Amino acid sequence: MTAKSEDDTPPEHRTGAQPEHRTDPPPGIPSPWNRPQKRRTQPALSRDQIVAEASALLDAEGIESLSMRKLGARLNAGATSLYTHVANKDELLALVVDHVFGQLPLPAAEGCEDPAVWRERVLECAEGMRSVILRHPWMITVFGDVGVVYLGPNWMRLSEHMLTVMETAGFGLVDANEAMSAIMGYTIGTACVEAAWLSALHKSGQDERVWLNQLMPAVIEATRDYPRLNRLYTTEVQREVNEGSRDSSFARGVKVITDGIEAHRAARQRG
Amino acid sequence: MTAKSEDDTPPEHRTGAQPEHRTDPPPGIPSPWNRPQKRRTQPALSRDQIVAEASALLDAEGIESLSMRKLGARLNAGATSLYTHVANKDELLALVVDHVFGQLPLPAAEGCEDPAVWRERVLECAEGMRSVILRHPWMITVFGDVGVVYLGPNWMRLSEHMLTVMETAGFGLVDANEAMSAIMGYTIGTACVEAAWLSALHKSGQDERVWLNQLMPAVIEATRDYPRLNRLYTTEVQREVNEGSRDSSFARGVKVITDGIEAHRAARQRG
DNA sequence: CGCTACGCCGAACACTGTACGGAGCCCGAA
DNA sequence: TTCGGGCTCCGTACAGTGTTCGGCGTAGCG
Repeated sequence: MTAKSEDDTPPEHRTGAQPEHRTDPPPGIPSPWNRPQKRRTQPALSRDQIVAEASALLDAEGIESLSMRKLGARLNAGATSLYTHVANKDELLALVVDHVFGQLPLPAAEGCEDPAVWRERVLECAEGMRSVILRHPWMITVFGDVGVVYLGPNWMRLSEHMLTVMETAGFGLVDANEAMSAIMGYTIGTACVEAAWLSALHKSGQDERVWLNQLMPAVIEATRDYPRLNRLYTTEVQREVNEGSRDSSFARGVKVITDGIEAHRAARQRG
Repeated sequence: MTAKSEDDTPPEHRTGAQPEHRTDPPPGIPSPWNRPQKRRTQPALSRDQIVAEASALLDAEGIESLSMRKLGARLNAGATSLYTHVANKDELLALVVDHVFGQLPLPAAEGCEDPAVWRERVLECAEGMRSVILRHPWMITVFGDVGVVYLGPNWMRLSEHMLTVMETAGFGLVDANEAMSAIMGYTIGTACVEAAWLSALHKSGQDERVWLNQLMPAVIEATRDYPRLNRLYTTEVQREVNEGSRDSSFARGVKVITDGIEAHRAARQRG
């Protein structure tokens, strides 16, 4: 998005909107007079714009290809211009992560008194989180580096809604929090492992099946002393890749956890 | 560890072991003759040495302070010397992660036919993993970036042992794998979130309680629109920090998952 | 003795995040 | 109208990064 400008005008100030030219000589040959008078009507850059473009760049080229200079260039701006809208590269990354989480639908609390319903809602929510992380594998790196992402507004909104779901389901706030942490922990951790593979895959620039075949000798060598892993990798992983069965495996995992939570509650109410 | 050498000998070749001096003039005043003849008896650097020192440096200063030059200096070596033992910085990081995981005790399979026993073993294993990650918070960054860590020998040995535990407990290989993935996913994810806080805390260089108090206004501001989160942060988090109740919360999470796994199996055997 | 192989490293390259100071522009006050 | 302050943008510069390359000194072998 936001393609580089075609004309080679020197890096003078650009307008944020359409260049409304002021002086009148006939256009055609470029000259100091026909060049539209660049006038800054409103700030050319905005934080939202920067964050959106950073997200696009991260998706396209991965996290180690994101530099302030490159990002600036994609916005037709200098690298250091970004610092008037964003304090840090770290702050930028935190903003981008929260921005991405803003795309997730929020779970609704209505009907969650029914144990089957809240479990379904939580499952949907977890699946959404996972798919977002897998679509943007660079996120986990930021998770670990920049602890403040958990204070972002979108993250908090999502958390609040999940808590509401659990409270509606009949859990106390503390229990609701623990349940939510369990689900989110499982989701982030699983997605982390998967995203690591996706990043490596992306870096190799090959199709998943081809890449796996290339990697296979190393895997077999690595699992030489470990029969169970060997069996798993030589049969199961192939199946996963071919059938895309990771999704259902993840869903089963979430179900195990939510069932466990429900069972614990039942046991405590009985005891 | 491996303190910088005290003497200011120019960067000539060092020996890996004690400098066995060859020529004989009386020691005392430094001179070209009493300076021990540096002779390379065996390679001065080894991959293990490099990995160990990198781990120490990471623990001391965090991941963004690890540079090849600094690491080389701590080993009394040039930065580029490391590249004869290690292909990449990425490869180095993968090696370090696996090295750290090598310190974990392996779960034993004996007695795991008893459902109570395997759950206990798995819990111990998960707690070990979590505590290792919390002691080395930089690990999660590597998890996300370098997908190949999951092929390291120590990681694989641990996985194999967990699979053995689950098979002994009566699970088929595929089910055992899914169960293990669930546990490990939960562990990594939870530890990831916690480690992010620890990293930020470490970066601030303050005591946890002081830091939290400083952060509190921002937190209250951020949770203004979210009553549940607000209540949670203003009461619960304080309690967690003061009582260190995160450990037990994690253990409860693992128990929920293992119970869920056991229940699922029982249900399937019945059905 | 010479020769090759290996481990080490200084210099160099391309690139990074970001501090600083200045330049252009807007708006409101005098 | 002129002036001044404030906001945005950016060229330059600095200290550092990972990694490549060529060369050097030593060790072991013939």
